[in-house]
Amino acid sequence: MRTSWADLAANSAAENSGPAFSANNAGTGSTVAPSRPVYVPPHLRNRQPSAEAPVPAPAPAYSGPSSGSVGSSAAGNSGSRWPAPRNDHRSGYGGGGGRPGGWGNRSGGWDRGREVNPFEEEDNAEEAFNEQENTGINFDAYEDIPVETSGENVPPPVNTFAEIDLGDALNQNIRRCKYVKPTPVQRHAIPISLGGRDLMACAQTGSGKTAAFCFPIISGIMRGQPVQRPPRGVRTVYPLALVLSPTRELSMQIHEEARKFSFQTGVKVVVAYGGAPINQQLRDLERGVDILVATPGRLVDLLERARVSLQMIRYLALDEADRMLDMGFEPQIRKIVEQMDMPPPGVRQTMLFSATFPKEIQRLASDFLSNYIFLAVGRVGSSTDLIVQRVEYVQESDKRSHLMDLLHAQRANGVQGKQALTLVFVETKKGADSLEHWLCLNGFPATTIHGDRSQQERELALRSFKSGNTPILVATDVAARGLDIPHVAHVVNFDLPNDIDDYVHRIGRTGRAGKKGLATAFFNDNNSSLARALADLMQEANQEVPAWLSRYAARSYGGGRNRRSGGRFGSRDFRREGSFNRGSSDYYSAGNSSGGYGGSGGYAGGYGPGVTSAWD
DNA sequence: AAAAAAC
Repeated sequence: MRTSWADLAANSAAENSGPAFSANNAGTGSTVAPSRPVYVPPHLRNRQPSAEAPVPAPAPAYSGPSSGSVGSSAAGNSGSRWPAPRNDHRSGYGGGGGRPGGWGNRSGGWDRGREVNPFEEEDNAEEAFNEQENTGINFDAYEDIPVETSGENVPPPVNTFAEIDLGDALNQNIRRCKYVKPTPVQRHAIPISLGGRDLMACAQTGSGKTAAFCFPIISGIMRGQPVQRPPRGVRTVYPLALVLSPTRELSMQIHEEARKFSFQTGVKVVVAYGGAPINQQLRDLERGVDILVATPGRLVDLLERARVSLQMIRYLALDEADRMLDMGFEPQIRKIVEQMDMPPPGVRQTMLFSATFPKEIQRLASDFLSNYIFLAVGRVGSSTDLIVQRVEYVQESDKRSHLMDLLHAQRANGVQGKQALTLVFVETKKGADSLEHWLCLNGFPATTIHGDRSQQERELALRSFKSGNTPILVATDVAARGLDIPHVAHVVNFDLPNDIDDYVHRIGRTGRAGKKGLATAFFNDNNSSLARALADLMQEANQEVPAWLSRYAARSYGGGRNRRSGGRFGSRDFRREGSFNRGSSDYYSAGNSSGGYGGSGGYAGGYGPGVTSAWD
């Protein structure tokens, strides 16, 4: 918990990066030739220095985008056997030879065994909660989950990590994370990704999506053939995988997770996001990067400075993908993915993950994908039987006192009079500040996170909340998606969002990893456009729908952006909607209004009304 | 209309 990225960076700054990738000789004018950025594949990095590692096979080096063949596609599928633990000099898959050094092997390569152990921080943080039922994932909650896949030749799911052959080092880390067996989304998504296929995956909040895209990426990089990244100036780095997320804190979190998964695999993970000094991030990049986790703005900056090139990208993952492709983000994402030097779909491997996936966003997203598999993993009806959802009718003017009542009751029921962690969502940044102020005045220790606060303040607020120091966090939607905050007992929608998908993500901050949670929403006339969708959602989640809400729902306009189509799944592959698009070859006609999509007609998959989302 | 995301 203690270790911020800055601390980590400070630690590692002391290290010597090995010769492998230390491309730059300080002076700009200094000769480039001897220290060309020769890429040393991860499986060679932990060797004894004598192993003469970084001599890549001559031929397959970088042969343009077409060499981007994804990890397992070529040889990987046939015998997914790890290369023998000795170094041979064959090229291609297995060519690197040598499996990644075991736990004890801390020599050679660039890090020389000084890799910070990412597991230690966690263990300490957990103790603060002395909670016995806390470790691991409650898998019982994930039994009987319906799964829908579509696309050609879908690889079958696996039941255990053991049968996936991710490699020793990664398996060790999986054990250290106490992941006993894969969650449903992992069972399906990992074989798909290892099979080299593009993927659009919808899975409930808190169900392990991060690992689902990290494992195949790490494994693929480890087993991938050595490539030489083209020198384009010594200061440019060439990550092999790019993971984008919509908020800085989520990028930080993904980075922390990915660091655990890649511990002692030789795979290097770097994070870059705005609001923090860029210099440390640049230094981190110079020390080598295989997986870059980033927010879009900072990444564009790095690309424009030519400090990062996407030319060698083999894996692209968009977390909260529907968010990344909505109006606010889409141009930036398009720029990054389509207008820089990233290999095109079909060459790179692309994975999109979210708990929600509106149809029109699916349509947009298909631009970034090639012959992809659609995967929806969800409990019947809803994301979250684990979350008890309550809706209360509260006038604007009564919201504060109502919240106070909830907090008082909660404190009374709490263990040792301690306030359980409560996450309060509001609509605006100003509203967040003023509610925080009011709560503090009234004796409730609260803090706030929103986009008008400095990055330092944001991170401090989150830490303080996580630790229980400040058990009430008032947040805008910056905290709605992806953040994994253990022990959040209660999510309060003080102001309801306008979009039901945002509601799904917000309440998903509780009830994670199979644990139970509570979500309370304050509803009034201002939220009438959400009534129908909210009532439907709650009904599908087997929640008690107040009669007044049902009446509201019946009264309000049925359609609107928030209307989901029914069915077992929150979402379906948009390619399967409509009458004439069953085949896999013609789904691009989807954009054509004559094809049954996109018209103003009443199809569930249409543009305007009938927008559907996946959740859970 | 608001939120997020670079300097």
